[in-house]
Amino acid sequence: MPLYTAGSLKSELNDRGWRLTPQREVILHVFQNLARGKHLSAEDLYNLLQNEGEQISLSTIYRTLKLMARMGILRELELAEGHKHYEINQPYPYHHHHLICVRCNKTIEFKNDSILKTGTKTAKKEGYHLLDCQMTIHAVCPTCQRALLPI
Amino acid sequence: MPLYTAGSLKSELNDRGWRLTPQREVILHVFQNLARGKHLSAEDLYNLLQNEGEQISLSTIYRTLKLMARMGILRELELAEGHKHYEINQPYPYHHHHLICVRCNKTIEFKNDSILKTGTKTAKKEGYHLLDCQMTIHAVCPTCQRALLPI
DNA sequence: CTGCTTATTGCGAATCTTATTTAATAAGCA
DNA sequence: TGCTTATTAAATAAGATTCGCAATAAGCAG
Repeated sequence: MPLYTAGSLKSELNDRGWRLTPQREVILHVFQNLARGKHLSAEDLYNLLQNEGEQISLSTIYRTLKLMARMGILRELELAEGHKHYEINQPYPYHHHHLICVRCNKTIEFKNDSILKTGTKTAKKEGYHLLDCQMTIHAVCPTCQRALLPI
Repeated sequence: MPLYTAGSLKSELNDRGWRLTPQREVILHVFQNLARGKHLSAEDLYNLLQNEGEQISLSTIYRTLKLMARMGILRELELAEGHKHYEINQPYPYHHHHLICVRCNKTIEFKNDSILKTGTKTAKKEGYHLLDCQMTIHAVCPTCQRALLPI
């Protein structure tokens, strides 16, 4: 899980016959400058770019997010909102995980070094090239436990 | 993560003012009798029931799957197909996790006792009531590493 | 630097999954 | 046994993501 610059992104793309476009560069830049713990949906990213005066189509955003997740640059998070979120994929010691309330969708980040170790070991054992490893805990938060009415 | 019978499901539902319907009973039964390691999408379950002559609408299936996941009866898995899969939520020592190839979507199940312990501890520390904890590894399988062409 | 090949973009339409609305039904309780 | 209201089926809608295609432009060869 290396950290990318525009240059290293370009060479990794070109090595595979792909191209570095201004759109891809801009999107990488957004994620690299995102506050720690923040993650964006495709729609979020689209709006954010609109507000900055950057005109990138939703199609391109979806394509780029998927591409970068498959390259290991971004992590694809399945939180509780019904659509995917993305964040930059950083190695130890920034690597973290999510605790989600299934009722109110509140999400807490937590760290645990042994998880990444387990992921690395498991992938290696099977001959897989590791891109990302996530632990997701589904639970009911204290507030929703007390308000025991809704689903 | 207790194991449910139709009876215990009924009392847990009734305690909250909800009802045990034949549809819910049938769906629980399907998951309880599923071979270990098998998981179903809403569509899968719908087709399976159709073939058995059970007529349960897709709406009801979606509602029931979500309900049972929120009760902790089922695990909601986000594998690579673009839609959710469900399986019965079994405690140690049947608790397991998934290693997914992001290119061909091949999925391998693996076990690791310490993950469930970490999940339990983390949820407890935050005062959350644990329903499920999953580790998901995104990686590239040996076959797709060799065929280095597609995304 | 210039031109060529083809990956990539933007747009609109299509698709796929999931949620919602509504009238009819039936579970659970008194 | 009857009443209240949660639940169902069916149709419709909503939301997220993908696809097809023509126009554009990145990267390579000369």
